[in-house]
Amino acid sequence: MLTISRLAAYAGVTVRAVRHYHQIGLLPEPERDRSGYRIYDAAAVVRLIRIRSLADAGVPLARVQELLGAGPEEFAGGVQEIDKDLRAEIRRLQDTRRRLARLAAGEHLALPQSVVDYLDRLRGLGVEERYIEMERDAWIMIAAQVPHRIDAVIAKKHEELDDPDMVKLYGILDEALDWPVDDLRMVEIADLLERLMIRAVEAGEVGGDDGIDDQFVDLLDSTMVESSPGAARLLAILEERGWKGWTRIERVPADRLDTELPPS
Amino acid sequence: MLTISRLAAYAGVTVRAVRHYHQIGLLPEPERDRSGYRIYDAAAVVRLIRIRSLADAGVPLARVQELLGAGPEEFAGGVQEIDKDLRAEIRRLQDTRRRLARLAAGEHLALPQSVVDYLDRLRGLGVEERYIEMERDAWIMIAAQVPHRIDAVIAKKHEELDDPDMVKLYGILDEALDWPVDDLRMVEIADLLERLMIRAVEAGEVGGDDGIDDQFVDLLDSTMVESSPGAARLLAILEERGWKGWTRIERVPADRLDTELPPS
DNA sequence: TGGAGGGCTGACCCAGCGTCAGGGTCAAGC
DNA sequence: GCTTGACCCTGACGCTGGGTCAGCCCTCCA
Repeated sequence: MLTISRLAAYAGVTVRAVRHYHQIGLLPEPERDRSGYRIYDAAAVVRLIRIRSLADAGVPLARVQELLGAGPEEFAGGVQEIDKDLRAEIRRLQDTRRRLARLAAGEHLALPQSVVDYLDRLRGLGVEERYIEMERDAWIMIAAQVPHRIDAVIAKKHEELDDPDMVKLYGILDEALDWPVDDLRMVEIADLLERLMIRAVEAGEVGGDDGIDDQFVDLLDSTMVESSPGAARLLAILEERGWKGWTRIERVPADRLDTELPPS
Repeated sequence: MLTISRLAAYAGVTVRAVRHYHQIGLLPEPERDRSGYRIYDAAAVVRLIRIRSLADAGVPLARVQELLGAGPEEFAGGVQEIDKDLRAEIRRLQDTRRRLARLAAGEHLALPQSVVDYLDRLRGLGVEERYIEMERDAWIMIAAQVPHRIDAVIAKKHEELDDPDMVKLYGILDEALDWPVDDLRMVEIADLLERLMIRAVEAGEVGGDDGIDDQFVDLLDSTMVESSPGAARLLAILEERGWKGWTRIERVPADRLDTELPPS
């Protein structure tokens, strides 16, 4: 009487969808005629239409079955739950749009505004773009590590930049990285750096817990070291003088300096 | 140095996601150590973080690659297009929510309000629930067939119910369907029906194009016939008197009555 | 008798991973 | 030297809701 394509047409769905519903047990498989064709009756049309009206209303197919067989209050409860899911999904998408808008506005990928401003300040000091990109990548990682504290960290960096020595350092550092490792000016830079560090230690600005794990600090440092031979040289000089690290600089106490040397 | 799980942790993704990005070419496969483990560097962390910030902003992974490599204006264009998609998706979901709310409000699955009202009127006339369910199923199918005209069709049905004979018919029909087929009262019902039909024909209410295809009418009729032996009997009596169908009743002209008999 | 227009099953495809299964590797403790 | 537990590897299936072949069968009409 009623073939699958007519059934599908009456209910406004595709033949493939009907077969899919059979497969997942949503619509019972009907009788077959002698050549194996499925033959339907009006009840199938009605059930199919009801399935569609639930599905069109956003009910996942997996839940359609229970809702079709449910009494009024179960039905209302189920519908409410589905509506909750829909609301959550909409909120998620709106959130996503907001993030996307921020992305479009600033084109600053993965960086909060404060960091972008900081990098702009470096640019304003005449620091080369190549070096700024290195800084930027490091900040991308740091911001991902401690997003809640990134603004505070950046604020501290801004304070550091109020020191003329720090400005001088940045102004010279990007060139210095390309100098030959035995360039004598490297020692001058190390002196400059050491002065800054000593002042920081005296101001009690060193040693606090910054919430960044040690391995991560190592990663940042090694990136720095690998970026150029000059950088490695600089760190080596400082290490001889009892300073360790770059991202998080620490004073190595004199007595530990010896014990940490590898046993020869 | 950097294993896959640490890389994933730094970027805030799962290990599986990282491998997935390798698979789809979004993140280049890094070197391996001698036991086949992937080893990453800081650049991978940065790239992964950028991938995630785009993906979190709703950019499909398939488009992340182009956007990462795009200049500012391509980037802006791409972002705008993605935002358009997001808006469309949100509208779709909100539409879905509206439909769901209507479903919840009336619990009338797949039926417009006009039909629900009509069924309520029948209920008010004392028609049995069992019969009303049959009607309802038929209306579900009709409403799916001609959704734009369902209200007009129902309005006509309401007019018919203003006729006391029609009320009488409905009041008795549901019981009648259970009577034995040779019950003499069946003929009375047929008389009643015929009177109504003649009046309808005289009022010119028969024969107009109702926009429902013939096969569909046959389906509705056969459902009616199969519902009970009484129904079949009733239709048979009327057919003898020159009336055809139920859903869409037609007068069969006397001269065609003979020619339509099967050649014996 | 052949072609058109159904119908049938089985299988792959989309996104973005989650989650086994069935291994190998590495560092630490006994 | 052996075990244990934590990682790592690849490969494959699963989810949603069907779309889209492919290859074959069935029926009807000219």
